[in-house]
Amino acid sequence: MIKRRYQVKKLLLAVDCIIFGYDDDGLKLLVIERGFEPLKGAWSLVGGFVKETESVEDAANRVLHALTGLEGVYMEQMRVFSAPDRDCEERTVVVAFFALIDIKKYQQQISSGYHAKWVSINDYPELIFDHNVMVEMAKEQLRYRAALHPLLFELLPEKFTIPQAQQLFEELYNVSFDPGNFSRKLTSTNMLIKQTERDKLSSKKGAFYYKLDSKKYKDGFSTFLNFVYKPEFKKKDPKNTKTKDK
Amino acid sequence: MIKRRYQVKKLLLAVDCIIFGYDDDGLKLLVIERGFEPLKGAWSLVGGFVKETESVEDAANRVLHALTGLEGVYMEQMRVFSAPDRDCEERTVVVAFFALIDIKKYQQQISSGYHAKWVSINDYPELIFDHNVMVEMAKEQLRYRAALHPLLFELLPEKFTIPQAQQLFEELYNVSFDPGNFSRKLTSTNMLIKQTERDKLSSKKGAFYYKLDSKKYKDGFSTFLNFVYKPEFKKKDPKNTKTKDK
DNA sequence: TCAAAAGTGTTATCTATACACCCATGA
DNA sequence: TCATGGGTGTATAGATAACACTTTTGA
Repeated sequence: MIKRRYQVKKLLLAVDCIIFGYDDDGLKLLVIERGFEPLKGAWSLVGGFVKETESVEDAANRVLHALTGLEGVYMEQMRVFSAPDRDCEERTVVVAFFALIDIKKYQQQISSGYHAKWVSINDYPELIFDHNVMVEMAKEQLRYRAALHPLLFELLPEKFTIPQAQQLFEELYNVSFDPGNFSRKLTSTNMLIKQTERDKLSSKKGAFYYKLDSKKYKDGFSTFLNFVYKPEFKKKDPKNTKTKDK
Repeated sequence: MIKRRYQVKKLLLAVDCIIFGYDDDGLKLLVIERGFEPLKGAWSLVGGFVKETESVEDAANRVLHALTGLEGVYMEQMRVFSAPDRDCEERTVVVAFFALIDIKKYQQQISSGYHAKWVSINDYPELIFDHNVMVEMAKEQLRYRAALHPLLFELLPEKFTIPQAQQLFEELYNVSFDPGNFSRKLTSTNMLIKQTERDKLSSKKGAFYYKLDSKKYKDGFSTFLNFVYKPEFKKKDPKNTKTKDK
């Protein structure tokens, strides 16, 4: 039966952002040191309460902006966490978002003044409440979405190389791709514009830089693109141990 | 900056269920006549407020059970709607769920006592607040999820035929599939157990009934299955007008 | 000149699709 | 026996994956 309004207790609504970042060092998660009681000093996700005049999206963007100085970041609503006992004090329901950013681009903002740090997504500290669960779910969600849509470009710099993208995919899915096939796969999306310069830092020959073709990117975003090879993935470690001499 | 708790206004939290149903007549949406002010008598989604002691999932299940007498229904969290002005009175944030049921199975419960009715998903009445937007999003979400996972079996009876499943897919995606290929596609998932009886109602030859192999179904649920042909879909209407004589 | 990464060429294999055709049966 | 789906067979096109091989250049 439907409850009338006046019978209903109100509760607190919050947002938490699972912020993924990437640099040459790998996939990272942004965590902050909590500045107030309860659990002051513990590590947590970036989050805050939703104001009366804003949507949860607005709130998530506001919170993110307050921390990173950053706007226009890629962000998706992920899921609501609402177990009655999830918080330690008052009943708080939280909407989790995941965000993707290029770490280098916002290094300054993040490091200055805030008690925030990047940690490896495979080895991050114990977080408050159910934040660890949220992070694991967000990783799943990122894998899910990035397998079908060109999400991961949001983690790369404006100009990036294909081997760089390959590294990112390989880390996220813990697989290894054939460089030749991977290169063709990405270029065949027609979402990339080849630059004239090469990145000469990571190899002798150097890999061409690419930029996103933002129109093609937007158009192709929602169509299924199968960014990850589907059949059995090659596991990262067991290097092909086939007979080389046919 | 993080807001302290005591600074934050509380708000109402509700759930709304976009309930999709299927019978021989097609894909339907369940709507109810609102029984209280404001907007008494208008059509709306099934919904209600979240209690202090329950999660949003619990609330959605409770609301659905209250309406249909039904438990164990397939249900997914879809999205939070939280525009400050989305409701007409007090600030209410709603978590939308979509649910899938076989209409015939629960015909009794729904028709008796409740002001609920099934309407076509392509032609449903004006709903209150932002419920129309929710429905459209839920249709999108259903298409998205059902293209990759064996979701749609939740809409079919326990024993169903492959042509029946084909009809359902064709309606959801507004395409037409080759019956032979579709049959192979479904059976090749190994999720179906062929029954010995045929359905003799819809054709002379009769199509075999199948049941879900619940173990295989669960196992295969989260792996990408590509249930819908990806390349350009054949549109429903323009019947193949190729030269028949090669 | 050598090693190593980038990325193209080539081929085998697998999947998707179209469509012929056989099957079962009620009328 | 004929018309109507149901469903199998099969041939072709297209995608995927494996891997040889060429290119480039710093050391």
